[in-house]
Amino acid sequence: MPAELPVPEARSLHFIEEIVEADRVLGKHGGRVLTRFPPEPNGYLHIGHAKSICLNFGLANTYGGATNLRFDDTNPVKEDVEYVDSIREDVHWLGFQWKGEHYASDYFPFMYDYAEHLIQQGKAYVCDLTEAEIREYRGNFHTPGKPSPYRERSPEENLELFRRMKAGEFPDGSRVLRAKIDMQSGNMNLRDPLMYRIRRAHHHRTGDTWCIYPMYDYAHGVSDALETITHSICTLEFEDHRPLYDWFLEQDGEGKFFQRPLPRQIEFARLNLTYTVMSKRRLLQLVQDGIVRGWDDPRMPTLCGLRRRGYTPESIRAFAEKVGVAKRDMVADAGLLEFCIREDLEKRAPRRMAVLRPLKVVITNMTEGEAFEVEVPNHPEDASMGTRRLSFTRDLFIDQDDFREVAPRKWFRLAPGAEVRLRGACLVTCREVVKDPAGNVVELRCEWDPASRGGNAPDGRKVKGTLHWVSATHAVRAEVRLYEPLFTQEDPMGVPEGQDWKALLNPGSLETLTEAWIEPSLASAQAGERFQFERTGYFCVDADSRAGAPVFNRTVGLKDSWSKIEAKGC
RNA sequence: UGGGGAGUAGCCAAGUGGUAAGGCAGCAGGUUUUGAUCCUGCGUACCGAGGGUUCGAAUCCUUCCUCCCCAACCA
Repeated sequence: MPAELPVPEARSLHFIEEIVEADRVLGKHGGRVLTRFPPEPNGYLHIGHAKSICLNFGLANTYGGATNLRFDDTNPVKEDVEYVDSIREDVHWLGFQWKGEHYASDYFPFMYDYAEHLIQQGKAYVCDLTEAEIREYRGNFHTPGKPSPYRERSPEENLELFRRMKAGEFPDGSRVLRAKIDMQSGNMNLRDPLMYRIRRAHHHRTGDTWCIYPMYDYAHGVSDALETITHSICTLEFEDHRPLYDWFLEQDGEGKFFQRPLPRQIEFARLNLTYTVMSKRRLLQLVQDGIVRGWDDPRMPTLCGLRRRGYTPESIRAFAEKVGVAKRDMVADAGLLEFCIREDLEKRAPRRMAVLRPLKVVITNMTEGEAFEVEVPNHPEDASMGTRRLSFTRDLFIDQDDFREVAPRKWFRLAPGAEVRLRGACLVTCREVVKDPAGNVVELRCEWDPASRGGNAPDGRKVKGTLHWVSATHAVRAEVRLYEPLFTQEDPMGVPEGQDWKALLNPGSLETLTEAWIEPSLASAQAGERFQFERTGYFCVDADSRAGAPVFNRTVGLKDSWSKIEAKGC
């Protein structure tokens, strides 16, 4: 029937797409595809979630389906609306529109009814064991569990007890509802897992309506089935929960509760990134310990952090596409993420000039106050981005990195006696180096070639080096924040036993430059605007910017082959 | 020592019995008023290891090894 299956462009299918296509060929779900992204609103989304979001929405997109956003809010003590809002914002920012917005808590009444059904079928029972006793009765990997003494209570008694649990007649933690499955199972999840616990906590949506709350394993599959999700995608650690996922839904023998076919859980490998941590617990620690400034610190792998850093949604989607989908535990190279943002910004970021660490240059054959204008393209390969005019004056700033008193081999930049091009302006030759009493180079006195206006000498002589510059009389001072990885080791979690993972923190992950000079047009840039500062990298205006006090974040540097050459040559 | 997964180049990842795609990284060139971009070329990957089946195996069988997950009233 499905004559033509849409195939993702120029790429082989990953295993989940193959499953979806096989289902479509069989006509399962009538060819329908409905996925869901089910975050628990207890933290901020990070790049790992982005992989899952792209997978779920991407699948729906390529097969003409849809994706629901569902908040998995079954544990009121951990969850909060603050997170609901940030999650909605982040998913939208990534570029996705969900079909239904749901909350597991919306299904609490239904879940309660279905639980009664399980009780009536003799598939669930109220257990009075304490938390410690339950753990003890459950056994461990080596010894099978033993049945709870309450396991054989009659459906009538269970029903009455469960109703009284719901009615608030018992104290928190005094009883639970358990599924009656198999205490001998090698799969610990099947040793009569908990379905409900008593917990008098205020829920961000249901308030104080309930004092019993369902557990993940019970709530998740039921929620999926209610929404008629076709493919329920989750990460590898839920693999051995799948029999439980299926079990709960299959107890609806006559099909009174759920539409068939039932959803299918499929697991894939979560994303890990080198030089960072991804778990909510770790990220929270970084925030709480003040190691970063907050969840949106540009060094954080959170979506709000990446956004503030200057990453585009497109680059993150491209990254998710490039890392692939499979079942092997994987650690993606942080360099791939950098590649993705450079690839995107290379095309769309207007070029500007900014001097990060200023070194004063005086053009000796110009007079103070003398100036001429030059027209500089905003993108070397995209004329549609236009040009801008810059004033060239006697006093300039160039970057300290672009001058060496003794030039190493293959040095194309400025050095005593050397000639370089100042981008878009002219050729200059360094005639004199001025030092302070301590011997630091504080000023360069250069001579410009008036015949080279625009950047080329009429005699055709070749000048290898081109430097960015800024007019000292027109430039605006700015703060620039440079970022390096948060950790010094690829796998911060791979610390030796007993050692603190925080010992691997990179003390130089943030460097703040307070005396950068930017070309005037940059002073009015709005927070979030992105530029390429020629020769130094891609930058984004930070939200901390104020009128007259712009702040830029370096999203990522440009590839730097000179540093490699120098490293090899010396 | 129980259950569930996974092992293909530094990092990802195709491949589903016919003789190892692609991307990132790296290396070497070329172009270039960003040492950027762009373009070109470059990897015997003993396909975790050993046996076996087969004319032929990364793909099938078998034994073994390694790594990851599971013993929250977390998700």
